[in-house]
Amino acid sequence: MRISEVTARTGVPATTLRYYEDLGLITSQRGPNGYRDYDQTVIEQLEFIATAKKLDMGLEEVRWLSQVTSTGTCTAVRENLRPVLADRLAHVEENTQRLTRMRALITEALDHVVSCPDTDQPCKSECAFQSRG
Amino acid sequence: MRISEVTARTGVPATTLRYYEDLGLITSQRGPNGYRDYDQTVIEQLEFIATAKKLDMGLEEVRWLSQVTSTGTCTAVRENLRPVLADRLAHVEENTQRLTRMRALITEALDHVVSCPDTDQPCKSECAFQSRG
DNA sequence: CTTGACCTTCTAGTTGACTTGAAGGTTTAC
DNA sequence: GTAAACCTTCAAGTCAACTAGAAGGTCAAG
Repeated sequence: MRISEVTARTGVPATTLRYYEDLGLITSQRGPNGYRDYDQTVIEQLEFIATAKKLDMGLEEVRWLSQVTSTGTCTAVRENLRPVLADRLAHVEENTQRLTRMRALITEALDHVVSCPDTDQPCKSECAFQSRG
Repeated sequence: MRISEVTARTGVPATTLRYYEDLGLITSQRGPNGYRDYDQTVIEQLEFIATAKKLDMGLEEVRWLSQVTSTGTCTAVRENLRPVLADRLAHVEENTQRLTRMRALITEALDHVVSCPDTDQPCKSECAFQSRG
């Protein structure tokens, strides 16, 4: 798979893919012409990176994580990975709660916004976004 | 409430609070000495900002959102807000799914990491993180 | 056999979100 | 009454994560 196809499938710009490779987050083979050749797993890797970013991991932390899991001994992996995993799990829980609240807030606001009768008046009713933003 | 108390309650540094105020994301009264005086709602506003950032909104977008909802006519609010809300709702759904998958991945990896028997060998079993990162 | 769409490396610039530092006024504790 | 611990503004610096530009190689179509 050439770089443009990865871009087409994932939406991640080619420049960003090269940047990620420089950082050691993803890898690629090279064709005889020097063009990058990606296999399918890159799609999953990019998905993983995207999720990791949602959990406030930096790219360096993502790199470290894959480094440790792919090269370390089992004990080392266990020692290094456990605290990170526990921490990220807590983060997942927190974010899920946050998103649940946000979801309620948004649907509430959508309901209001759709049904609000006034036209030329300032929107005075307590819109969910208004009271928070 | 003085700025240090907001910091103590939310963990948001005082410098960041001033920065947010410069951008028009939060507001404050001033005491006779010129010190900022925050009311309780700032806590919720900061919570909102934190959540908005999880949804990949920039601070400028957050500002625009509160601007529109607090000053526009009802029609304007409706027209401006509806597409944003719909978009963010989709984002919430996507992120929730993403986090759910991540949660499964992490607990799976935790299980493996805790029970892996080898010590000095490279961890060869298919660790959830390994296959993705 | 050239035109246009790809691809390469390299360096440098941009953006958003802070963060730090200087210079100074105010309040609290001893 | 003075030192420590607050607070103020303003300008400048930092950092991660891209992003753009230059200079050039590769390849399929007409």
